[in-house]
Amino acid sequence: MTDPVRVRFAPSPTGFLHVGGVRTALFNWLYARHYGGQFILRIEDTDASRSTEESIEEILASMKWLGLNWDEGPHRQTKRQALYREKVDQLLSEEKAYPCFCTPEELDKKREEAQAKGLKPKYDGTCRNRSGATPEGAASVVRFKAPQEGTVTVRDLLRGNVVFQNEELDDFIILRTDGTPTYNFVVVVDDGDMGITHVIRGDDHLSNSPKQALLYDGLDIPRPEFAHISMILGSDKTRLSKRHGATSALAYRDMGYLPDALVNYLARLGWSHGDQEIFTRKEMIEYFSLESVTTSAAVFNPEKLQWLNQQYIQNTPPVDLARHLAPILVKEGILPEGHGLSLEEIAKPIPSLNQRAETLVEMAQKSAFYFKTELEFDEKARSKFLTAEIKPHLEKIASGLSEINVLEHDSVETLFKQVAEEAGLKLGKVAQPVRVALTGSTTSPGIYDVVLLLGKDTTLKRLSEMIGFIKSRG
RNA sequence: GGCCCCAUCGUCUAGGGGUUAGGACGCCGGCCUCUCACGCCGGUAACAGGGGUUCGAAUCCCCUUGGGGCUACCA
Repeated sequence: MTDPVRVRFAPSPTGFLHVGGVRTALFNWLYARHYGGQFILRIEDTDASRSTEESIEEILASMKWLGLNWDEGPHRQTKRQALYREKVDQLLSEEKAYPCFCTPEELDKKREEAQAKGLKPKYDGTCRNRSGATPEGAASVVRFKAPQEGTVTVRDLLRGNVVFQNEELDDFIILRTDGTPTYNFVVVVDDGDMGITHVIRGDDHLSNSPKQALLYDGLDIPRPEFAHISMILGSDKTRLSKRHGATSALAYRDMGYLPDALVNYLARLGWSHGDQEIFTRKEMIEYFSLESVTTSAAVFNPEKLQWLNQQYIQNTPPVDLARHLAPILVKEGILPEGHGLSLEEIAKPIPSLNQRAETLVEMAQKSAFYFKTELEFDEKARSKFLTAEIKPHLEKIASGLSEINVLEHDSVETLFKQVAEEAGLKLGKVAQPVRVALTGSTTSPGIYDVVLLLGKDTTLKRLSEMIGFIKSRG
């Protein structure tokens, strides 16, 4: 019987949650859900100068928006200081760590000198070998006493055994002058204390693993399994950053992406299941395994994300989509704040728009003709299509529509075809002016759908306004 | 610089000794059509280079090259 899986996502709150972090969170989440284990959220806020409450809020909001629900936490490292102190003391008393009185200035100097001589810029061990009385009142840090020879082997589920020479490592700091512990130390203490069984994290941590492995051994904590997933790169194959466009999870929400689309996209970066591109969460959870995760870095491709988003927009039930669309309609100024419309009402135009939008922002903009009472006209389109020649046909459409009791797709279509035929015009010659009159634009859903969506009253009102406009223009 | 990781179309990937090297995004054609789209059909395009191992390497090994990461009193 194996232990139940316990994995964690441990972001540092020094900024927004970026898509690389989301992918790490996602892989952990999928792993936990696949094995029926626990997914723990831990905030790594040991760097007091860079951590902010706003970042924590944004991380939590991002996780919620993405639907990456956690079973435990969020734990805050700042609230666990006593435990870290206890573990530092343990190492100190076992002489596996020692106080160091070297100042940052001295260390910088030594580092520079070593580099100038072409030597490794590692701690020279001055205080490791120090004997005699401790300097009175001098500030000190605590360093871990790392082995100076031999090797550490880190077992990685994705990469096999990775061997590091101990001489590459140095006596790294585990407790700062101000008494706060450093990253490499707290991860180990926390992962041990929280019973983490699998550490799934970014590739950038692989080089930290030997230090942490040594710490596990020093603290007599069994090592967890490690799996270092590759990183996400920008189009120029450098580390993904703002230069490459949006990297914050919530920015994608604001640009009109669906959380399911982002999750699906990120899952397929480094993971695959045959030729399948689109997965429900259930399928992802069922199929996910580390065996099907790739180890090479992946380039973030916005076009494919957009395509996936489009797929999700097409296939999400209108009312569900409306929930995500509503705030965007307000943000785009298409609906006023406090509009009071129900999701069902907002969902109305979605069936005619979900084949023509790649993002919800785009969908919102294209739905303006439906939601706004005052149409905004594309001036060029209006002068091109709404001419004196077309006026009689518009009038015929208007009177034809007013005679139909209940508007239906077929009856509207019949009317339009009839008017066009009698005028000896192609359907488009009639439909396009009507489109501009009803939507203000040359592009819109099918013209019959537009008529049905607007309803008889609004349609007739807009047609007569347009007829008036043509008259007034002479 | 040192150490570590990685390497199939432009991008994400399938493929793990014998394949016409498959799919997806993008791009380019065509069809459909009341606009814009959707959809459908077709096309373009890859095993980084060099050595081995083997009857046979995209696949296994080594080197080179390229990319990434780490090398902090950041995480």
